[in-house]
Amino acid sequence: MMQISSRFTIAVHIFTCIETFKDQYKMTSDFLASSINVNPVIVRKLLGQLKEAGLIEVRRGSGGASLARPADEITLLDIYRAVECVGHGELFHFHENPNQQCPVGRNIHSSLDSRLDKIQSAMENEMQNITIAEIIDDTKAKIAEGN
Amino acid sequence: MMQISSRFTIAVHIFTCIETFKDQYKMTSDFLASSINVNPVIVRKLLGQLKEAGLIEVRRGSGGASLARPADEITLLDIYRAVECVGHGELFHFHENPNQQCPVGRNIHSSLDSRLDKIQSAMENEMQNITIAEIIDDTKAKIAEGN
DNA sequence: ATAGTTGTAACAAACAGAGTTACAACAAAA
DNA sequence: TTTTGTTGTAACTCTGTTTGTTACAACTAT
Repeated sequence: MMQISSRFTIAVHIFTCIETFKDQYKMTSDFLASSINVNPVIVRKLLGQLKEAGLIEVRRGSGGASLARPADEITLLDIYRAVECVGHGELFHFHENPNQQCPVGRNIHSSLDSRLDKIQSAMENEMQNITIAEIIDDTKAKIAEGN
Repeated sequence: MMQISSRFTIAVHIFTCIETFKDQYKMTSDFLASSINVNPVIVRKLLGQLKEAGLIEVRRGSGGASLARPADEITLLDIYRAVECVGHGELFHFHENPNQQCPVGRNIHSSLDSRLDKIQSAMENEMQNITIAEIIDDTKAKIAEGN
């Protein structure tokens, strides 16, 4: 039943809000939380991670968040890594202690690791090819159409 | 910290054992469990899922498991799906209730879904291109080299 | 019958995700 | 300088999943 944490889609939602509403409203954690429909503290934790990754700027005290660089220079991979949806950058959890006395047990790791890396890379390459600008533009277009 | 369950790598380990040792030993859940170094019940549950997916055959009573079709016709995607590492076939967990009153909240899903599908497909395509025959051959080669 | 095995239920422990309250630190405006 | 609104963060609960464990009925071949 394992899935990549909703922190990832929430983070994308945050970016989309910031760019869509930046000229109208101050992008506080309360505003974002109400659009996403989660607790403001969840948003503040994510803002902290996105800020630490250098993707956004957050103004303490006065409040509000904004992008640290143009939306077409921020990819889904940047966000994915920033919010640490996967531990140690390893997508697959390898069983820890295969029996080293068994010929298969002591070789399975080196036989499998390179393939798991390839799978993970395929996924991350695809993420790197998608910028949040695309998603923001898409959303703005839908809003302009009256949706 | 989220990672794909070790059930997946354990399942690959199972296949590798079965094909490597099939002429020497009976592949019981106890044998497999000792190579993997987990409880035999874990193995039996996985064997049940792999059997239900039509990938292996398990002999009740007399004991032992074997492949249901040639190793080069079983892909990592087959195994991945069989052991249900991801819920509902959805890799990403979308936040459930974005605010429908917010223009971004009510459009984010349709803007993001197609991209998430592309990412998941990239990963699954890569999995489909890797057969367990590759991993088994690799492991056998390492054993033959004295590892 | 017996012995060895699978299938499965029932449970416990450890951990992670998600949500909540509370409050100190901070910055701008009154 | 006080007030107000906000961020940053600690501490906690709740819930669900993974993983591990014991126990035993169902089954098959010897």
